[in-house]
Amino acid sequence: MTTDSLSRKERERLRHKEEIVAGALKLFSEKGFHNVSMLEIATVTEFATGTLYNFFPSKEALYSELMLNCSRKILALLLPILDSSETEDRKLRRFIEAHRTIFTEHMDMIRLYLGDVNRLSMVIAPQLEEEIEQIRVTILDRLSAVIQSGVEHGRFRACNAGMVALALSAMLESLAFSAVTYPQSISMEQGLPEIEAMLFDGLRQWEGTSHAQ
Amino acid sequence: MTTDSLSRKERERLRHKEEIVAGALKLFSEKGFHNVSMLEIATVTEFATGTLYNFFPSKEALYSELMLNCSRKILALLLPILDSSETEDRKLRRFIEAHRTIFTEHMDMIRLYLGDVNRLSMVIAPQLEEEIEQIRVTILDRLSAVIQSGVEHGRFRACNAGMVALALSAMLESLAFSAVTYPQSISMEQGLPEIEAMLFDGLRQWEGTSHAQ
Amino acid sequence: MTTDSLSRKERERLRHKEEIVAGALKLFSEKGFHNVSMLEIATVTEFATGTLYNFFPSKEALYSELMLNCSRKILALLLPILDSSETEDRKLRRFIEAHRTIFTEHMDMIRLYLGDVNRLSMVIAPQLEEEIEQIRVTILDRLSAVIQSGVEHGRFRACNAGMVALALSAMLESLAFSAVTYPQSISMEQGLPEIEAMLFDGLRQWEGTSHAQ
Amino acid sequence: MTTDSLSRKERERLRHKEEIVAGALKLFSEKGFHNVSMLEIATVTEFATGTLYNFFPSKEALYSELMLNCSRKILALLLPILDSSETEDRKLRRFIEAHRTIFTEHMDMIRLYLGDVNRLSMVIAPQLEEEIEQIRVTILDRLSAVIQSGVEHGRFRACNAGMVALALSAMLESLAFSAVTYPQSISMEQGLPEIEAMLFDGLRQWEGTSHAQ
DNA sequence: CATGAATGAGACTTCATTCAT
DNA sequence: CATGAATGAAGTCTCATTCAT
Repeated sequence: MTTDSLSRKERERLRHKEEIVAGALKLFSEKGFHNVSMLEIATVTEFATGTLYNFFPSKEALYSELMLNCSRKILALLLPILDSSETEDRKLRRFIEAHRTIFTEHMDMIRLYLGDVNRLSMVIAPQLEEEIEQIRVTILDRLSAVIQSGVEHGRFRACNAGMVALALSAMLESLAFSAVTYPQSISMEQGLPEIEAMLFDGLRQWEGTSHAQ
Repeated sequence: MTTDSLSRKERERLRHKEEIVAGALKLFSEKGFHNVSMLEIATVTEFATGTLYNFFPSKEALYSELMLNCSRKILALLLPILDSSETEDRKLRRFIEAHRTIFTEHMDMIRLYLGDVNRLSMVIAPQLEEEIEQIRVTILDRLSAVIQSGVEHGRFRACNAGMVALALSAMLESLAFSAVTYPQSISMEQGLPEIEAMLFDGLRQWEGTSHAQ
Repeated sequence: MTTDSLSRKERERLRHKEEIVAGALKLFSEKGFHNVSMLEIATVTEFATGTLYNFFPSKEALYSELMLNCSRKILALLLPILDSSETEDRKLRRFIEAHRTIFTEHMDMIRLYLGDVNRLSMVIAPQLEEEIEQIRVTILDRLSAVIQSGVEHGRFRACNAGMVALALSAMLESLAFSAVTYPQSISMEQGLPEIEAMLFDGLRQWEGTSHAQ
Repeated sequence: MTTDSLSRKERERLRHKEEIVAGALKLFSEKGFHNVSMLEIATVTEFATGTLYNFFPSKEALYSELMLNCSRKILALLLPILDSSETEDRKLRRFIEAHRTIFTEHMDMIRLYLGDVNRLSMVIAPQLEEEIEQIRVTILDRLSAVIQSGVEHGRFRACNAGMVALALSAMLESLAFSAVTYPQSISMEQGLPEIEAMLFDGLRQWEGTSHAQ
């Protein structure tokens, strides 16, 4: 009973924290860090401003936790795919396909991640960069390794795997961002097959010469 | 003489405005819109804050003009290439090559353009979106048209030209951004050929099947 | 049994209150009224903040009670000495000596009393001033009376007893404060005899001239 | 003319700063650091809150400058007296007398100095402590040196000069504070002669025994 | 009585903007 | 046009206090 009571309080507290995180994510992803005030977050989450500070020591801490959450979730989704024991071909197709899921289920997260990750975090919370960057680098490294492996097994043409990974990542991020920003003219449905095609045609090993000019 | 005097005054005024724009560009590109104060801009340009308001009605207007300047310069550089009367193949190679120039000569501009263009302008100055977006769309449309033309002339395989354009644009922007952010590990020199290769291999028309899964 | 139960409860309640008072005294004396939060007091006393409000209606009330406690204890220590039936000389020596005890046993009290007594109480709890001030005045009056009595009995030279009392009090308080603040360079051991000497030399009746310039 | 114009602006700015300092001194001396808000200071000085920050980077900086000003003024008043080439006797009498001037001309300063000097500065601006403490120590040292010199020249009885200096300082400060706090019952006029008497009687060298117990 | 999450008034501070000179 | 002191709205954050459990 005591356990239940404590548990209920703890559960409630956790729920409140999640409500704050959810409200903040929505606002930050829509308007960016500097254009959202703590009062605004408090209002949409139906708490008092002071309450926010019972969960997060500062606005920047709240933002940081949000960014970390997003990055971690994406990492948890993509890493297993790249680390699985399938052919490189299959891994890449699933990697690309996974972006469809991320997009459809975590639109705010994407918007936050793609919107502020590059510039803002550096200025606002330099130390935040560490883990965020770590995660980005991890994904790119794995992606690069998979491509390199394909090359070494003679399945892909010779290429700079790191650059191809960066290019693939860029295409996917850009597609996701465009689809969020202009949903009526750009869609993941159209874009993903095209990216897939471009990647695999670009990497395909064929008998002729390499990409001569 | 009055004409001369006015002319000199006008020239001086123009010079002052350009100094302000230059200082603001540097600061905004380094720190982002919200992390630069008008006092800061005034200090580096050696004017008083009030003087800035003789040239720009607001901080946002100054920022908007900056963004427009950048976008226009890029447009002026890229559009002639895409509109020239060369083969599609040659146009694309020159289009890609042009990014090298943009990067090496206008680093601040790139940083500003790629950093804030997506999110911030919407919030800060919604009406700014209009022309900026117009320019982006124009470039993408032209790029798309060139690709589509190549397809219709049988030089490229069938593809969704708009998506390929978006993908190419994304790769180039991402490469530029990475090269600015991590200059010691990512360089345009390495990246551009790889992008070129990927694009042309992806578009190459060959006798065999299309990119079947 | 009910009586016993209530009594136990009451004793417990009293004990809790004393714990709170003790913790608050320590914190207030170290950091001053405004630099101690109720949460801090709650933490060191291992209660919840709400619990503090079951014993004291406000932070100021807690502070006031503390001040009164200190003042009353000091009064209870000093008054019997001044009211005893000894010679004025002996009374004053014991009065001075008593400050050694106060110092060694109630350092926190001293720090609180000397630190905030003058300014803060006026602002925080004007009505607190009443009894605190009453206590100060009581001590000074009795001290003054003792000196005046000594003068009237021809044991001390003619003087303004009130001023001498004030001076003695000032010297003792200042010594105590200095001994608390710079314990390595100022000690009660050194200071008390010096004060005693100065007082009695100053008051000594001798045949020669008075303190003419 | 340009000189005049600049000079006028500078003079005006200086005047404004002095107005702020004066208003802040009055408020701080009456209510203490924590019980005065920047808005309050802005209101009494008839400026906007932001204006205060054009003169002082923070509330604490404003307070610190105030404290330093007071301390320095008092130092500038007292030090020349103690450093003059008169007899120790004469120096001490003038030192005591100087407090009458300090009192009559700088009542707020006294209240600020005596009220907050002990506790607050430590908490608020530890580095402020340095110069303030330096000043206190300087005065006490010089005072102590004068007394010691008197002892060595056989003009005063043997005594612990440091303790006597502390005692004299305590009496003077306490008198000043009391005269400020209870002006109707305590006055410098009454008190200063009494302190002088006590000091010189306490220090007087006479043929008889020393202060035997 | 004990708890501690929630509250919200109020404090400090910033900075885009104005305007008298 | 240039200046920069003054402005004050708005933002972040603190903390004494309340109240449902």
